[in-house]
Amino acid sequence: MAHTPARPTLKAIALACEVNKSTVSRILNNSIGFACSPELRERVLSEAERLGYRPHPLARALATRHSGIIAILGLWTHVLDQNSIYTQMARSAAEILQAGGYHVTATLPHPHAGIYPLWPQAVDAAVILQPEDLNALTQIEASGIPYLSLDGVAGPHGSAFVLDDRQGAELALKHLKELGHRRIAWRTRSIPSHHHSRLDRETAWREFLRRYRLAAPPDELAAHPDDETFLRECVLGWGATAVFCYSSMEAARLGRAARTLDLAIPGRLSIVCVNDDDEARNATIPFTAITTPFSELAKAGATQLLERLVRGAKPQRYVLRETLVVRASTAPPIR
Amino acid sequence: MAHTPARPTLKAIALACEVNKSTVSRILNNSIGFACSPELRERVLSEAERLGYRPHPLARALATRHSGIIAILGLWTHVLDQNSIYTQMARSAAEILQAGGYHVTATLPHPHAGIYPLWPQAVDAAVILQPEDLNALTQIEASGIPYLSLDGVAGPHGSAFVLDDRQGAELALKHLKELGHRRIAWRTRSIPSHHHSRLDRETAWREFLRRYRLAAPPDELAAHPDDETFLRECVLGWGATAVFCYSSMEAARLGRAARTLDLAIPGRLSIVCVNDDDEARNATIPFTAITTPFSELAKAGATQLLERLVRGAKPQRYVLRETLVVRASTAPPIR
DNA sequence: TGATATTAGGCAACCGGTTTCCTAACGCAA
DNA sequence: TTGCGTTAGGAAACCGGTTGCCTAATATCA
Repeated sequence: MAHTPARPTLKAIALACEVNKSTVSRILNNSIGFACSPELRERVLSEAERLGYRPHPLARALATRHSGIIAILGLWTHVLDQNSIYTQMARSAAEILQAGGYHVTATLPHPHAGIYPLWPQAVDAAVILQPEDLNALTQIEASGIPYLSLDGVAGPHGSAFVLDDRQGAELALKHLKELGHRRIAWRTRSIPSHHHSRLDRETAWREFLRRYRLAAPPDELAAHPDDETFLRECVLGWGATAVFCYSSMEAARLGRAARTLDLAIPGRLSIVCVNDDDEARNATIPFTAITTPFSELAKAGATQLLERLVRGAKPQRYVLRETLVVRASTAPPIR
Repeated sequence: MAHTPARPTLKAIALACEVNKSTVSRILNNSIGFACSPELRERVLSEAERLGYRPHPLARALATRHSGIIAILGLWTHVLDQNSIYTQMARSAAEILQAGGYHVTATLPHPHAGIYPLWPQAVDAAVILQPEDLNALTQIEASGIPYLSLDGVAGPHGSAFVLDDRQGAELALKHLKELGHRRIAWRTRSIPSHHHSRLDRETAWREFLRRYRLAAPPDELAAHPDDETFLRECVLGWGATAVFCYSSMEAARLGRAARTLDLAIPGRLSIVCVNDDDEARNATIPFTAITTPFSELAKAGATQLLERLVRGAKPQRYVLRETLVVRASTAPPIR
């Protein structure tokens, strides 16, 4: 086994200054309630500087029982979908290294100093992104460390911060209804059918239709693989005047198909989508959209996690409301 | 500070079994050259099982002076470019947590067990992806740990594994020349001009033209923002019969522009690109391409890093050759 | 039966820090 | 000069493991 070269320790400094290592420790940490002569302090500090002393994070973490590290879990599944060359390289390398008995962690560069925290210790807490598999969740729960679950469920030790997808969907549908639409279709395509956001929005849509006694289109239409077929059957066939889309991506594709079929937006067809992102804003006809403020959600959750770590706050469940941004893609239906 | 709940230690087991903790340690690790009665072994193992004992990774790493952790550096810059919702969430959370004085690491789930290594320790080695900023490189070099630099340079402690971009470019150009092409253009567009792969390929192209006394097109053409203009000036104007493209993406765009301008491929124009990916393979007219085997590069590098860690091998510089895959987009020029 | 080799397991140092408790020296008032 | 509070710093336990060395008991061999 190759080892890192020997680094100077407290003992080395203590020996050089002819003091006890506990004294050195207190001086370097300038512990409160500790006093010594200014000369000694100066001597120790300069010796530490001269030797290039850096405390051993493992030893410190072991003694203090807290490392200052928080792990982010579940990111990789999302990153690897993108399949960029670099993530693939990382994965290939990781495969080999893991087969060799090593764990692999990707460290996040510190934003200000631009440095990499090269020595991550044990973790004090974790953030888990959209925990799909319960395995990971039960494991982290069993470990007993505090954690934050973003866009997903959490157990007793976890805070869950989620978006209110059903409320957002209702906002979109209410907007369409107030414009006068009566035949409102639902469009989803690219997302796995078990994803909670899809289920939530679809359920909200169904309930909305039921509540206001609006007609529903044929069941299997919403996820039809071809956009033009969807429009033909849904708008020309069934008579939809508005569509509620799972995401801006679906909306954009639908917009292109509508142009091909010469269906004017919003004249002939109104479109509302979820995700107020660049794709929604910069479309030829900008889309009315439901905001999904993931960033704020994450910040709020992280802030609460800090509260828990620093001030011992309790785990918490938080539901962030979504809002409606009206743009050019919605208008009253033509008579 | 919130702490994790107390976990069972060696001492606890030792007390329960009325043996020394060193004995427990040896049994649990089944140390070679250690013997004890089968009954005692059984007793200790079952007690450990009963208490749910897990060794404390910090303590173990401190004692053995090796943690079994390898960090991947530089991944984030590439991941964050993609701007997926989840990476952005991670970044937002990390911002807050780091401002709160914490380091943040994203841990890679173990591929087989599907578990997250929840307690990363100090690192034994590092992999750094395409190190652009020398800061990170000098820092890791100063730390003295062995590392692997993929697609980039390395210092004395690092192994550098790179692709031979110039050799690959020559392969492409030789192919075109053997087909009979004499006016060969170079096309790049989307990549920053300081990136080493762009410089290498461009240089190789220039040298190739010089070596075989072939004419060169006007200088500023290669990076012209508009594909149709490029083709008009380069093919119709200057008389190119072949183009060497920086990547399959550039080739695909050029292919579309050629169709618009009614320039037959490969009848009127041959195209070779770098990156033998789906885009090259699945194009309407599949592209002759130079392979850039990043995955193999990463695997080779990782393997060598393991050699260094396990068997004390020396840092190494390795250059992986690229190869040519001939497809439908290249043919002899028409007379 | 005695000498020797092997087995079974304990003791204590060590990894590199932190922290509790203790004491010698000093200053000051009585 | 005695008594007491403060200051300066040391000794040692501890965090939770690993490992070199040692010894008593048992097994093997001559």
